[in-house]
Amino acid sequence: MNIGEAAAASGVSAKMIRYYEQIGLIKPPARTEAGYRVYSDNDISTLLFIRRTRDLGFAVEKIGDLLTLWHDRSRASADVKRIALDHVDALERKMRELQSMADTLRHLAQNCHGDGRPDCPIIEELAHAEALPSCHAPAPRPRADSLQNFRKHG
Amino acid sequence: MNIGEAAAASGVSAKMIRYYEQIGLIKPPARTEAGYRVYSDNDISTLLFIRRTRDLGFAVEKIGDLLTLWHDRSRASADVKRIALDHVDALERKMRELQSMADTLRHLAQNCHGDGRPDCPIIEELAHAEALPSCHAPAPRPRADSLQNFRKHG
DNA sequence: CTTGACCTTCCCATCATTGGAACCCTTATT
DNA sequence: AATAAGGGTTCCAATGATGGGAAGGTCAAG
Repeated sequence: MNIGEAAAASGVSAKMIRYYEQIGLIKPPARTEAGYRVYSDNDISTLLFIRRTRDLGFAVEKIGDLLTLWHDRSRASADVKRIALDHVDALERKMRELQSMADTLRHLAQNCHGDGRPDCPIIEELAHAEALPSCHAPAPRPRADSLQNFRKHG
Repeated sequence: MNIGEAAAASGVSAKMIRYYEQIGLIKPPARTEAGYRVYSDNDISTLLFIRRTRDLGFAVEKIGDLLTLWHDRSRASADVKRIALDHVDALERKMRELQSMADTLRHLAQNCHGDGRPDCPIIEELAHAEALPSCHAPAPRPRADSLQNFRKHG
């Protein structure tokens, strides 16, 4: 199986397969005499595992941890569970953050006529608000997004 | 007002102020003879506007659109409202996506003992699932994250 | 007149992913 | 056998928003 077939079989693009190899997430596969990468069924399983965890929003580093645990027959299921639930926490934090933004925006938009006239409370608030309704956070400047790695490209 | 004071007054870091200038989001300010940037109260208002929209998760490009509308006295409030509600839609789509990930993960974690033994249905599912529960999406390969620009760093 | 805190520009790193150029290999058709 | 199409290979660059840091200039207080 060459890289194109592996990509089709796993749903991970050839580009990303090479990238995962480069950063050490997967082992360099065998090569043909011409230098083509050759993937086994086992490799495809790994790629499928990676795609699934990635679809769940795990950062590549965490995927590496999960791969290690997968191959560690003496793992403690508690370790896996902790990674999973930590990620659930992160997802929920992110959701709350987005929820807060959406609530504020909906609130602002509520009083906007949305017609041809220039009067617009949304712009007014953005321009003059001492603090936007959403800004009830305690820390002085807890930048909107404190989370990374929820995967950007698709 | 030099860049440090402007940063303190607006909550936008000096680094970002220079960056916003570089990408054309804000106009190059006046300079002292020594080359220091000098900001007016008006400039600070703009930076505050930017910070607020940024805190609401708008991409820099949209912030540019909003700045233009802000300064356009003949704007239609409908234009502002559309940008706002489009963004609410995007936020909600993103939230649903994260919700789906979290639901799947919680479901997987539910049946995991989370003790010292290696048996782990989370790993099992990730390794062997034909399709994970969350993968009930219609399109053949709608990569997890179809949204960008929800601001990564803080 | 020195010290320290600021400013300037420039480059680099992040994270996951895509795009493209330049070049080599394989396969199928003429 | 020659050729064209469609892969593979490597390397480099860009994305978006941000932080980090180096090298060097400037300003204000001591």
